[in-house]
Formats: sequence, structure tokens, C-alpha cells
Amino acid sequence: MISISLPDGSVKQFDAGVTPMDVAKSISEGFARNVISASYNSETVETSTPLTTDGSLVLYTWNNDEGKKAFWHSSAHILAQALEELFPGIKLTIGPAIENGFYYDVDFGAEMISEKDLPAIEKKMLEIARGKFEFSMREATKAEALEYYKKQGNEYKVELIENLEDGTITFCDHATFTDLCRGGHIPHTGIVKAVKLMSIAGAYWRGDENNKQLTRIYGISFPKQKDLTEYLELLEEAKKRDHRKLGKELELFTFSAKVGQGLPLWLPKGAALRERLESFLKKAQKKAGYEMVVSPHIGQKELYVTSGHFAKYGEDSFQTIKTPNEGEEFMLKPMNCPHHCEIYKSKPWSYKDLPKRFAEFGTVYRYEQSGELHGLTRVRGFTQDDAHLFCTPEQLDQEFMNVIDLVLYVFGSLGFENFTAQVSLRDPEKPEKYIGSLDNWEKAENAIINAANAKGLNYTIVPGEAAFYGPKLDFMVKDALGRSWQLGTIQVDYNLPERFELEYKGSDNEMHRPIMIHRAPFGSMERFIAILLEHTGGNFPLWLMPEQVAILSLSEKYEKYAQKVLDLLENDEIRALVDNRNETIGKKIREAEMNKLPYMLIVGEQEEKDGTVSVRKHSEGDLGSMTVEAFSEMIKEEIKKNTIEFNV
RNA sequence: GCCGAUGUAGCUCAGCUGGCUAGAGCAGCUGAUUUGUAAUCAGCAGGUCGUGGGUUCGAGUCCCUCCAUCGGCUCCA
Repeated sequence: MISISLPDGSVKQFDAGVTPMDVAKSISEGFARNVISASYNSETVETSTPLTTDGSLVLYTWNNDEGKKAFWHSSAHILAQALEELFPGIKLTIGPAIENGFYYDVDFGAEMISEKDLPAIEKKMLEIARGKFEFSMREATKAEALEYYKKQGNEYKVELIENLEDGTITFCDHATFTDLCRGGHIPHTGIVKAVKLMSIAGAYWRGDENNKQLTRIYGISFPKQKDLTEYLELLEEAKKRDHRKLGKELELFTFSAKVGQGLPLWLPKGAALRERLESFLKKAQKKAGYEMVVSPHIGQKELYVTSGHFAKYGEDSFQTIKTPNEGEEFMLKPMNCPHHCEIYKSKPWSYKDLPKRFAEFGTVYRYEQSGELHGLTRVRGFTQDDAHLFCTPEQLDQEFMNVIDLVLYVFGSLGFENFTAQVSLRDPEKPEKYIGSLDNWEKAENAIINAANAKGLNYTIVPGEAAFYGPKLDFMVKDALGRSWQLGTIQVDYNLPERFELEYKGSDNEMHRPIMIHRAPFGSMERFIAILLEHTGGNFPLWLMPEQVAILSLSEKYEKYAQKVLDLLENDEIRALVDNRNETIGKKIREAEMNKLPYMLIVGEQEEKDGTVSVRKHSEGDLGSMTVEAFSEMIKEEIKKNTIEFNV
């Protein structure tokens, strides 16, 4: 007999060799029907794995993330089997579950595959699923496993196995299919009722560009057809919040192939929105002791040679600009830091002057790979809400924490609650990617981790994501489709001060080297606005709206009164427009609603007589009539209510 | 840059297996209408079918090049 404890705290006795599914059935047959995976003593097991020791068992259904993971991973096996049957001779590599679904990376050899092939593969998968084949794990020795795949000529699996310890190697079989696999499956294929293969993509073996590119097939599967339909509808809904679509509809920005890819053109409304965001941040930065500086869009090549950026990115940048002077070369500035270092160098500093905080909305140009460009989130010309703080070692922790406060204030003010903090460290395996001494790197990494801890941030540590000159604390936010983007970033840098020979005089009358903090709460104006658009669906907070109020005249007869209302609102710094076209009120309302105008004021005979406006709120409807003054107060109140004060 | 897909009017889209002067709705313009909470009516105008080649008696439709865009990979100072 063994004792098995369950998540509800209960402990039950079973014969040794009992399976998780047996335990589920002992709880209730109905529950057991929904159980699709399990973990024992925190290790993933199959629902058919015999349990032989005491332990704690967790049973998962489709409603748990672990259950979904097993479901999708098992679906990847089914996909692999379908592919093997339809395209004999292909080489399978890996097929994991992902956040939404699963994929399988396959070497198709000379075979060409395109999206047209997907429906046939889906059909085959469902055929296999209906066979209700059980997934069963089988142990193999390393020699056996290697032999199996060497015989098949699958060098990918051979490579995977060579990196595994003998004695830990398992295979998973179902039907006639077998695959190297660590485990974690649903009981049988029949539970998969709906499958959709989403797309085909190239993916490098082991994520390395120098390796062969494999074909990756993305898919998602569900236990019910209805779940799939709902998922696809959800995707359709998310597409409506795509910032590229909204940006066009709301006339915020555009692109022109003639200007060049990845070079956004800001339209009047978008420019106004940007400006409003900038002045919002400027106000907070002023309180936090920042000083604005301005630097040019180009700099001599030497500047970036000194900073190290040229060696790192020179080849992949916009190339140098030549002048009539032989040998003279300039570059479009790809970042502001070197300029700010030179601003720091413009005069000698005492420790009493520090910290210095130089801020600039600096527009930079980076030659991103063409396949990387993406709406406003990845562009070739963009404006960073940049600042560089120069401080003493004693000031570093406090300065860093203050910047965290500023970032949290910015995110809070704009309603970004679901961000993740990411501590981006260097990859210890690839020292060649970074500059500077290990000693300084450790100091910088510790400073970031300490500050994040002191601020009680819930963060994840990701090695390999640091900048080449220093580690970062990044604030990541997801877009409508769940893709993560880095918005705010704070970086500690010991290297540029060294390369630019920055100094200050200490209390000991000796020269010392300041530490530099790079930071951008928005990240870039472009990306921030893109993500804000996707989060709000274009319904920005009232204070940010390019146009807050539309005054809709009932007919041309009320033009004068509409104009008077407009003047009154403008006196109160409310952004309004008059729609005095010869159209029905229904049409004017419809258009204002579609343009996401927060408030509509309808003015006609009654309103002119009473000196009132009839107020309609976007997506809510008629609020009744009130005086212009009362409306104005209401707007100001709403803006005030949604504004957070920044306290240093 | 790599893999896959897409590109028809300002916008959203139709155009079957290649066959008369390429269609619709919205937006625009003109006129009528002067309107009470999500589309008033009528007329007009608008496209070298992304670009450049090719196949063909004939190409929006088939093939190739390039460009741009979309989904991924790699990259992201």
C-alpha cells in the first residue's frame, strides 16, 4: 500500500502500482472522464504511469494550464504521425506545446510544403485522433535510441540524444508512431476533437541562424469543436484591435513605400497624441529632477567607434554619410547615449553636482532587417523618450529605484497593469557579445537585482537579453495577439563612462568615474503608442484623445450656436470639433461613434433656446441635456479623476 | 536576411477553370432635402488590377524578377 495526498489535503491509501487515472476514478467517474494529465511529486507523469511510492498527486483537466500543455504536446505527436504518413522520409525534430497550441519542426528534405497542404494534414490528424490510440511511454538505452535514429538517418534526433544522459531516455508510442519524448501526454488520441493548423514558418534548427532552416507547422487543438470556433472568433476580435488597422482608421499615422519601409509618417491627430504623451512625461521628469537636452540626428563615425556601437552594429546600420571633405564620415544616430556622454563632458563636475539627469526625446535610426519590421512596434526611425543619469556609486541604487518609480507611474497612468518585469542579463556562454570587465558586469547586474527586489517587483531573469554594454530591467507588455514587446527599459552601464573617460571630482579631491543609467519609460513613442492602441482599442483615456468632443448640429440652421459652444469649450481647453455638414443627425452620430469620439453634443432648436447641449457618450448613449458649463465641468472632472499625480 | 502567404478605386471587398469597354458598397464631388440620438435620396467622378519582364491570338487571372505588406524564424544598441 502507498499513501497518496491530493491537492485538497486528503490522503488516501492505494495498492502500489495504482495509476493516476485509477485515483481519479476513485474520486468520481465523471471527474476521471475529464482528467487528461497528472503530476506526481511535482514531476509530470502519464495518467497511466504506475505509482509505486508515497507522494502527492495533482490531476489536471483541460481547464488547467498543465492539462492544456499535455493536450497540445500530444497533438504535436499526432501532427508528426500525420506528416510521416503523408510525407514519408521526412525527418522529425522537436514538437512542443506553446502558449496557444503547439508546433512541430520538420526537415522536409527536397519536399516542398505550403499552406495549401494544411487542410489535408488536419484531416489526417483527425483520422488518427478518432482511432483513440493510447499514448504509452517506453524506456530505452542511449545506444538503442541512437541506433534507432541513426538507422533512420535523422541527425537531429541523434544530436538531441547525444546530449541526454543514459537512463533518462524515453520514447512515446501511439498507434504505429513512435517519438523520442520526455512525457506528459493525454490518455489517448480520441480526446482531440478539433484541430486547426495555423501557419507554416521557417525556423532554424536549435534557433541558430547558421543551422539549417526547418519547416515549422503551427497548430492548435481542442477537446470540442465549439472551443476551436470560439478561439478563432477571439483571434478575429483581436485583429480589430491591431494598431496598424486602428492607426489608419483613426488617422494617426501612415507609411509610404516611397519614403521607405519602417519610416512612419505621423498624421496631425497622431502627432497631437504623441505630443500629449511627451508633455505628460516631461512634467513628471521635471519633478524628478531631469533636465532636457537636445542633440543632432547625426554624429561623426568616430563617436560610435568610441562607444563601441560601430564595431557591434556598424555593418548592419545605415551606412556612413560622406561629405565633400575626403575621409569625413557621419552616421545617422542609432542611439542617444554617446551624444549625452559628450554633453556630460562639456564641463568638469564635482560629486556635489551629481546625479545629472539628461533627458531628450531623441529620434534614432536603425537599419532593422526587413523581415523584422512590424507596424509601429518595430521601425527604422523612431523616437526614444531617452535619458541618461550620471551618478556616483553611492547614488546608484537610489537613482535606479527612482527610475523604477517613474516607469511604474507612467505605466499606471496609462493603464498598463499586465506588464512583466524582466531582468535581462548577459549570456555567460557568449562573452564575445559583451564589452567591459566581468567585475563591472557583476556590479551592474547586482544593482539591478537589488533595486528590483527593494521595489518588490515580481520579475523573471532572462540570460542573454542584456545590451552589449550592460544589463537591463525591461518592462514587457503584450499586444492584442499576445506577443510580448519591450516598452520601458532601465539599464546600468559601467562601460560607456569608461570609453568616454567620464569623470567627476570626489570629496577626496581625486577624479572618479560616474556610473551611467540609461532609461526610457515608454521605450519608444512609436511602440508605446502602438501597444496603447491595442490595449485601448483606440479608446484612449480622455486626456489623451486627439479630439474629445464632437458638436453635432441638427441642421445648418444651428451653425452659429454650435460655433458658440465650440468657443466655450475651447476656452476651457477642451478639444472639440463642429460637424455642421448637411447630413442627418443619425449619420453624424454614427460617424462620431465609429471615430471613437468620447462625447457628442447635439445642438438644435431646443438647445439653442435653453443654452444647453444634449450629451451623448461614446458607446453608452444619451446622457440628457445640460448647460455647456456643466458639461465642461463634467469633462474636467473625468480627466482629473483619471490622472495620477507623480510624487517624488 | 530566411520560410510561408497576400497585393484589384482613398477604404472594405467581388471578378469561376485566361475571353467583350474591370464591378459593388462606403468615402469624395454636384444637386435635392434642413433633419432629434448608429447610414436621406438622386446623379457624377474615380482603377496603367503593386512593379518590370515572359507565355499566349488574348493575362486582373498562368510563369519569373523586384517592391510592399501579413504570419513566423533569426536579430533588436
